[in-house]
Amino acid sequence: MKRSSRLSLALHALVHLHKQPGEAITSSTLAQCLMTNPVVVRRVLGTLREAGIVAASKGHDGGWRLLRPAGEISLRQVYAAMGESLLIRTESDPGDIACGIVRTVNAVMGDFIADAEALLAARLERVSLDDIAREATPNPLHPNHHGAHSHG
Amino acid sequence: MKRSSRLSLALHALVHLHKQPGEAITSSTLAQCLMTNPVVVRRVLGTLREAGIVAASKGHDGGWRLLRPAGEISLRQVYAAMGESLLIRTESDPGDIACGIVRTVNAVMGDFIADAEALLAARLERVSLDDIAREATPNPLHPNHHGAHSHG
DNA sequence: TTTCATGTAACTTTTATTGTTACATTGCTC
DNA sequence: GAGCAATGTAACAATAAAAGTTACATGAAA
Repeated sequence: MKRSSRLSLALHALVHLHKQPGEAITSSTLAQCLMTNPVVVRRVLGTLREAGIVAASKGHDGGWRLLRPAGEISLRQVYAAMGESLLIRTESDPGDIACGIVRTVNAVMGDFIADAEALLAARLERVSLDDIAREATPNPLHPNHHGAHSHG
Repeated sequence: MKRSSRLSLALHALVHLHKQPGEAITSSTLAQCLMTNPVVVRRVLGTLREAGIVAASKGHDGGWRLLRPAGEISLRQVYAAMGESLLIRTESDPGDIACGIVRTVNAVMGDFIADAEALLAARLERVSLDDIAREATPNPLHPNHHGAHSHG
């Protein structure tokens, strides 16, 4: 797989778990769906486990499952759990700071980013895993149904 | 320099140009200020030149200069010129798309990102290069003056 | 006790970005 | 026009971050 992000991998895995409510799914099975390998799945879901979103069981019939109903899992929670910023890092190395302008640019952009971060988090809070799952199934036809949702 | 972004490099360079209104500044001189090397400066400012924000002149006393007053250069323009997204890329490789959920996740996140992108751009429009420059000079003392600005 | 799963560490591969070297081009000055 | 001083750009090397891989310890169930 080329250059995905842990966040989308996580969402993808979670939707799968949601669609298989009864039984646990193994890392290997998920890895096939996500077109990656089991260790990467464990890495990603491992952080979600620490956040109390999923649980893993070992041994026979072990695997991953959701700890809460999908409607109660917001994208913000997932995003926060991943510890990944939605925004790029714009700060340059302060280094020896010869001219001071670097610091100002860093500070201004840093403020802006922090501000934006909060704004985006608030929007992600309004989308639940279930929202994505519902969008994922309806009818495999009509792939042009995307766009125009309610995150505005 | 470790892992900065072209955007902050660009802003830093622009502030320098703004503070030297009369004369052109060479890539080498800027490179020293930005703690990088001349070619990188040319690469970054080159894209700003294509956007009509700066101009370069060759030969004796050549170098870079602003084409417009700093008050009329918004961060959005700079940001748009760099063609760099403020947001991380969350899409995973559609690949062969075995399960269709990938596409949905990509679509939902894509929508969200596009939406957020527009929102951030609107905010960047309200900050001008001059705003940063004014912030950069006042008094070198009080470095703890950052934070709490007006991009909200 | 065997089997199947996670948990994790260590390492390799891949990809993006930045840094560097080299050289052509253009404009200014003498 | 000669020569210098700058940009413009291509090609390549170095670096860093992310993902992929291998290997093995641990724990749970049949």
